[in-house]
Amino acid sequence: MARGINKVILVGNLGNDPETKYTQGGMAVTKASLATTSVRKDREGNTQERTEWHRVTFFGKLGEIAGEYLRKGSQVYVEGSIRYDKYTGQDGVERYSTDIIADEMQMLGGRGEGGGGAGAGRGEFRGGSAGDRSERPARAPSRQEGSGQGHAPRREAPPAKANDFADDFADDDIPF
Amino acid sequence: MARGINKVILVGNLGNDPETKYTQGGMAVTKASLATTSVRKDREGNTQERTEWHRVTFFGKLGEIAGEYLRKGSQVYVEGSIRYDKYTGQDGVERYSTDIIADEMQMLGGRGEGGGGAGAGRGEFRGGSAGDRSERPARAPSRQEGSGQGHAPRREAPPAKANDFADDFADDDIPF
Amino acid sequence: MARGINKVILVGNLGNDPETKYTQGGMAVTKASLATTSVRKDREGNTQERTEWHRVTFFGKLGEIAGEYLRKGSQVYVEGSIRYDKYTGQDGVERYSTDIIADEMQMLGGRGEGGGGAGAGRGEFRGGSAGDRSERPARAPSRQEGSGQGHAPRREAPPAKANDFADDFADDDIPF
Amino acid sequence: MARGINKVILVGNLGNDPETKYTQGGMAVTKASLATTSVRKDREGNTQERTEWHRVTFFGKLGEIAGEYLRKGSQVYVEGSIRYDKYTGQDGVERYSTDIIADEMQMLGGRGEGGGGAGAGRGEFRGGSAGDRSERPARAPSRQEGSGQGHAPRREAPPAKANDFADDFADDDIPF
DNA sequence: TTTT
DNA sequence: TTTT
Repeated sequence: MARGINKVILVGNLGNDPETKYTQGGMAVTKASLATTSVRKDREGNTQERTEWHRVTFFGKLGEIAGEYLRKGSQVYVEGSIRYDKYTGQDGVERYSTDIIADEMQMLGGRGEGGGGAGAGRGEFRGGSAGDRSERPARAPSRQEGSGQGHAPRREAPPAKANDFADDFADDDIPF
Repeated sequence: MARGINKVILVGNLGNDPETKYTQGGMAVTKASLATTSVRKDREGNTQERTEWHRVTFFGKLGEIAGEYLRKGSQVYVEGSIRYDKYTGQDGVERYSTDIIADEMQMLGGRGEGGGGAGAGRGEFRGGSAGDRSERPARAPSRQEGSGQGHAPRREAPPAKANDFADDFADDDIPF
Repeated sequence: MARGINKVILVGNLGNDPETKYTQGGMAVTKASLATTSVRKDREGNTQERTEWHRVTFFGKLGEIAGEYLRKGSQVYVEGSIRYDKYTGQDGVERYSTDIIADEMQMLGGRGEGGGGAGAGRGEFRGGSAGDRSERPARAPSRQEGSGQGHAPRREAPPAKANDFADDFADDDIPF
Repeated sequence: MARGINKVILVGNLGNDPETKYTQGGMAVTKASLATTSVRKDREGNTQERTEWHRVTFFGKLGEIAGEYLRKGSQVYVEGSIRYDKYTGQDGVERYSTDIIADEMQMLGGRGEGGGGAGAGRGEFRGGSAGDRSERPARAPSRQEGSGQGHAPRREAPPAKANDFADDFADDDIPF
């Protein structure tokens, strides 16, 4: 039924530590900025460099993995789709945003401290198993789990009430 | 945990009607040949054409859709991965085969008779709905359904015993 | 020297006839909107549809081909990269735009009136030959050529003075 | 004029040091094996791993860069197309081979000894400049250059007579 | 604004 | 074996 292909493939480095929030329904939503730099020579022979900063959003299980394993500087492969949104700012001006909705992620490098092995996909043979996914409860870690945090110290505790996030994402926004 | 990306994107035309078989477990496995042609001029200025024939395999729900909607000549977008296999022929000689395992398909064109609208993905927001997928029984059409065939006359009836296919594909071969 | 991959693959239909302008240096710059639609079912089982409108820009030879062969409704494959720009509107408000800079295009469908065969790449074996490209003068058709227009009636004549476009694109903006 | 898209995107590690040869015309042709591994759980919950070994071929300038910078174990992004060939072995048996013809390459990792920055494309904004390419003589380094080898000790000297390679590649095989 |  |  779908009409069209909307596919993005990025390889780059994160410009910041990812930030994870949770929807009311408990779904992780992780965002990070990813830089891709291209180089060319202009007609005078000068090297020209240009960097694009992509806003990448990871939902669900992928959001949890991204929030847990990715850090500022991480080199990462991201596959996903482009999403354009329109919103009205607090100043009443209409603005537009563009996001890359990830549906596969793979950490690159691997030998370094920040690198290393973690990779995750969605509905993909490679990158996370169906077993893993089906065992996952469809909600965020409970407050008890979250407050302990011994096992995942860098993951932000899910909000006691997730609805500070509900303006941005209904659970139906899960893009799959 | 996966290491690596193995991704193929093809747009081309089928050289034959797809053939669908069913595994013992009732999973559809559809195969077709897809041509992609490239053109260049050699140094003498002559146009050189070269066609690659890709063997594409569609599993499961995607195999059913491919078998039902694709025909010889269909223009199609296929996304998947490359799989190399080694086998020993009846003459005792080792041979190699290369297959494209599709995980997304979309029919192109659309205005023609053969074209038209059908698209299907796997674990994808676009291309078939999760609802569709979850409603699907995890087995091939029963013999009764198959023999009637009123609703899908071009779909090969599943074999009375699927095990003529079992040498090729165990159900665990489902690539997802 | 480049760091990163920034790759976009789109298959969709144009929402408008492409518009071609020329830079001061005579390079064609063609723009069009391309729709990709995805479908999913939400938790209530209702079908949800969402369309992204991509602003696609074709430069140089590819811009000439796109301007000549593509039309509103054309189904097309586009490969390129994402480019984010920031500008200040006439109201003094900072705004952002996102463009897909095409570096390969292929018309799909083919049987219809609007479809049909034309394909073009840049630096690609498939889709346009190196010979074609090297023979091409690095400037727009001259006014004489343009005013005749017998051979390409739908191509906008290049402006007598191209510099109405110079604010948008210097010739060094050619992304290759 | 081209009909079809034949695109492959790989991220993986090399299983061997690349081997570079030169055509009669002096074009570098570098080959290496690249592994991509995927993981899934079967129905019994056991982790299943499968590795595909891709034969990747780099031509021309890209072949020189690949031969110079890539090593066994290098993690690399490769973009290219699939090419199927048929040949008759010395035993008189017809065999088939599948190669990935690279048209873009980028080294990943970067911080390690083996990693590190080098990337190269063909006809791409990112990854090597048009200036670089056009300045490059369309031949291999001369024997004098090659014999010195001080700057590139791991590059195989081009053969005194390249025609030991001519059976495999005419210069017209350059895929661009 | 396209398409089905 | 497709397609243009």
